[in-house]
Amino acid sequence: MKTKTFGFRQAKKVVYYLWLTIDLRSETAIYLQIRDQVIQGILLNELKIGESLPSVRQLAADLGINMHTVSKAYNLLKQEGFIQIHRQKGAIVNAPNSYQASEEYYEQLKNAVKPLIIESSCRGISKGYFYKICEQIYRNFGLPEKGG
Amino acid sequence: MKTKTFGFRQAKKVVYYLWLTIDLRSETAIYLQIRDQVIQGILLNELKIGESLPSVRQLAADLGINMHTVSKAYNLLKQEGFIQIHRQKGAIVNAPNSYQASEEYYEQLKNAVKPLIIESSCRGISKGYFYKICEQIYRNFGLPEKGG
DNA sequence: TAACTGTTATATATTATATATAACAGTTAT
DNA sequence: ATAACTGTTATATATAATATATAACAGTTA
Repeated sequence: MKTKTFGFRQAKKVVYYLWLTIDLRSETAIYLQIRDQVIQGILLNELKIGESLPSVRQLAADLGINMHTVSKAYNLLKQEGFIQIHRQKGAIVNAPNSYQASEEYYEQLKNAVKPLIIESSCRGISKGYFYKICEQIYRNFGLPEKGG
Repeated sequence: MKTKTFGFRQAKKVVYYLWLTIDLRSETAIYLQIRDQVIQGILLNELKIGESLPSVRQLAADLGINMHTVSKAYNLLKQEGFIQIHRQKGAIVNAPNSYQASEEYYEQLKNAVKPLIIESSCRGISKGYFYKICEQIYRNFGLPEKGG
């Protein structure tokens, strides 16, 4: 597993408030990996409302990637309502009402789930088993191995 | 909706045994749209075991796309076990045991579902509502408007 | 023989992703 | 004021994925 894991740092105080891991070999684009994990951080309350994300330069340096890749992730998160980007204050986590599921998102979600259900059904995975997999995710997601 | 819809044709007899629609504006690659809909056709028994898919040239011509795009879809379906490609017989639908869910696929499915559950949870969609959406899909998928 | 089959090869175009530098305008801490 | 930081903008390059355009090959079928 060729991954890069770093904690976020803020200014001079090193504050590890979120673990972010990117996999350079993954088929998922780096900027999307960052996006997904910031959303996960928000969900798990590792990133709280009003909290600042590290600067694009800092996170890029920590992850060993380019500044613009991080910037792309942040701007996507901004566009989706998860964060606000202030010229000088940096990227700040929004309140939930800013990214509440919209009618458009329901459609998008449905369209994303549909091919997964179709293929898994075709491969013999029953509805019950599919839900079992979902239950595993609901039970486990985000919960990091304590003591790592 | 800029879509292209055509029925499959076989040899001289025009046999509409599956409707395939591609959306040129979709973010999903054309070859993946074809793949997904062939899998859906198999699931819904619109494509039966041993049945032939149209030739790459024919389907490409019907859809108004390039031969190699169709070929790419067919080869992916072959690699995934859904079909066999015979040099002269064409693409033939496999029996279910050829594409039964493997351990590898379970992992793949879980990794695909996970970010959807995380984001939807973050956006305030409860587990119950997520399952409701899945139920809708299980109830509706594939069922074509009868009488079309 | 003609028409079809999948395959292979070569070439081109577009888009998405990622990087590399550099500069700008504004803030903040010393 | 200076230095160090902030996000942003601009330009350029590189790579990979996607899609198309032609052409040819080897084998089958009518």
